[in-house]
Parts: sequence; structure tokens; C-alpha cells
Amino acid sequence: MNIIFHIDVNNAFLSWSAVYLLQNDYKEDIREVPSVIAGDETKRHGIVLAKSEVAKKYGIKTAETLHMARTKCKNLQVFPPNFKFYKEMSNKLYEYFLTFTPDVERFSIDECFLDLSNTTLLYDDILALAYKMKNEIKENFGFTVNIGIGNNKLCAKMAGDFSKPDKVHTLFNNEIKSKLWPLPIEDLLFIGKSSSQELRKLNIKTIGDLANADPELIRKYFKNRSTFMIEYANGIDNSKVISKSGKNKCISFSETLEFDSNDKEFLKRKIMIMCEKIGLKLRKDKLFARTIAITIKTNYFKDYSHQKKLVNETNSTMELYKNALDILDITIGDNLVRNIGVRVSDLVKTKNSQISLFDNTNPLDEDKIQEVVDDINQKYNDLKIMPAVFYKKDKEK
DNA sequence: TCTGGGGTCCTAGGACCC
DNA sequence: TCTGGGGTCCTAGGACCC
Repeated sequence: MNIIFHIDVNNAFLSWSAVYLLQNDYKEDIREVPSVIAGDETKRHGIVLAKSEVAKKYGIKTAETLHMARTKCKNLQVFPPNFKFYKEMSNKLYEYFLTFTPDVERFSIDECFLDLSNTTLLYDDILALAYKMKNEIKENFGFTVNIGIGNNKLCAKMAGDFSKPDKVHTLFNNEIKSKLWPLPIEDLLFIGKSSSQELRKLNIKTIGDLANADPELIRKYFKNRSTFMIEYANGIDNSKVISKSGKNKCISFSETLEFDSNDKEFLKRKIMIMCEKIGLKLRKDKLFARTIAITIKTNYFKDYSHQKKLVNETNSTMELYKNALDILDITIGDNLVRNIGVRVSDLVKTKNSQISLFDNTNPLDEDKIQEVVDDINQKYNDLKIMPAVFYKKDKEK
């Protein structure tokens, strides 16, 4: 029987910022007051990224606008995110988990799955271990976590959400009927807004209703998705804890602009910077991309994207940029752009290097240049040198 | 000054081949 | 005066997660 832990940080960004502020002599613990972590409203990034338990009591929700949150709580305290510190905390936690088992899967910046099946612990020991970890994290790192324990990843994750913060819960196979089935259908993993609306129309209101529904009926409405939905409702999940990190299927950067724009030159510069960021990341991870896409969100909040298969896989900023430009016009159309992004996918580890007879630039030379540029940019932690290189290439076209 | 950013997975439809 | 069908690859868009 497998034993899986799901561990996630309570109100992660807010807790971590609280730790950071306390470490830097800030007078109060922002976890104890109505507070949120949110982006900069003047840059149109003003949404709630995390909230304190106190703020939660005012009905403030993650991902709602800061404006809305303020209407719910007049004396709300707002703090900017500190992603560098979050990453540090996330890494520390990950290292700590590795001292218990090599089978740790990072599910997000603040969540991991641990496979403890091979530790052959008895039930009492499992619980004791969970409490030990929870308390050690609180003592050593200064923030709390929830630990969910189950016989598979799904059950561990569902258990972790039962009640928060600073709790250990179990959802073993023999507890599914009593603990999982009474929950509302929208609590089930991967059942979001639109699926739950559909299910409620079919009079399926709880996870138990779904588990006991006629599979044919569900199949009629949800096609292939019905298989996993019914399995999940029954607490069935055969996926493995995958310890390998850096197996990303895509890399993307996007940005909500300070103002809506359809200025091609302005948007090209944005694309240029994102191609460089993606290129850097690809080169750092020793990966090459076979597909590139541009995504936009219009002033009406409508999403559009266009993608292009590359002739040769690449991690060269120049190549990415050239190909991105090919699909820029068709993606933008006549729209006013609110948010623009670049994404690469179809990532591979090796390059099928082909030197075209008709291309007078030698890819080996370009690689050399790229290496030097990367070194300089990394040294100064900036992309300063990049635009000049592009600017020149642009003029030559 | 209402609505972020980074991901994964699925689906329907079109192009193209035999 | 008829135009099937299986298969593969690719794309845009949507749902969902934290």
C-alpha cells in the first residue's frame, strides 16, 4: 500500500512575506492582521495573490481585485510580492523534504508530494512523522504547513485541503466514503467552475453523487474527461510521484502592459525582451524549442494565440525573435493589446544542427556570441546588452 | 486605477497522405 | 454527376491548477 504525503504552505506568499518582514525588523506579524499580498495597481497588476487568515474572515478571496478586497475590509494592509524570497523558501523546504525520501515531486512553488511507501511505517508512525515534520517546519522556518496523507496523490492532496492552517489530515482508501463523498462537487481536484456548473445541472452536487452517478450519463456530457472524473470521485489515482525536476513541457513569459496598445514597435520590443528571457532559460536548462507561440489578451479580456512550428529546434534568442515576428501581426490583428506573451513548447534536449547552404551566418559563430552575451547578462543580472544586438540585426533585414 | 503570471492537458477541426 | 475512410500532424481555444 502506498503512503503519499501532500504538503503545502498555508497562505504561502503571505506567510513567507511575514517571515521576511520579521527577519528584517518589521514591527508586526502581518499574519495577525487583515493583510494581502498583491501586485501594483498602478501597473494594472492589482489582484490578490495571498491573504491572511484574518483577511479571509472578511470574505477576501485569492485572485480577486485589490479594489474589491478593499471594499470588503477598509483597513486592509497591502504588501507587494517578493518572488526572490519565495523561491528561496521553496528551495529550503524542498531540501528539507529530501532528508526524508528521495521521492519528492514539486507540484508548485509551495506544494510537494512525498512518496513514503518504502519507509514501511505503521499507521501511528506515519501520523507521528507528519506531526514531526509539520512542527519542525514551523520551528525552523517560521511558517506553517498542512499535511495531507493518503494512499495516492489525489487523496493526499484532497486531505491537505480539509481544514487549515497548521493541520495534519488523512484520507486513506477506507475513509473515502466518510470523508470525501460528502464534500461539494467543486472541491474535487480539476473540477472547476464550468465542470461543476454542468454537473449541478445534472443534479450532481457532491463528490459522492459523482462517484455513484451513471458512468454513461457522465460520459455523454464530458467525453474522455469522464474517466478521470469518476475515478477521482472514487478516490482512485494511479499516477506516480515524479521526483525529476526540470521536466517542463513549455516555458512562457507574459506581461500585462501599463496601458492598452497596438503600437507594433512597442509590442515588438516587448516580444524581444521575452524571447531573450526564454532563450536564456532554454540555454541554462540545455533545452531547445520546436514550437513558438505568441499569446495576447485584448482590452476586452479576450485571449488569442498563434503558434509556429520551427524548421529547426533552437534556443537562440535571434531565432526565437525572428520566428515570433512572423506570427506577431496575425496574432494582434486590429486588437488593442492588454497583455502579451511568448511561449515555447515541444522542448527537446538535443539539436539537429543543420547548416544551411544558403544561410551565410554560421550557427556556431552565433552560439559563441550568445554565450558571451549570456555571461555578461548573468553577471549583471540584467538584459542590457541584448537590445543592441537585436537592433543591429533588425536594421540588417 | 476592476480583472497577474506560469504552467498542463484536452478537443475539435483542418490539411494532408495513401 | 461521383467524391470513402483511416491515420497523422498541427493549430486555436478553452478548462483547470497554484
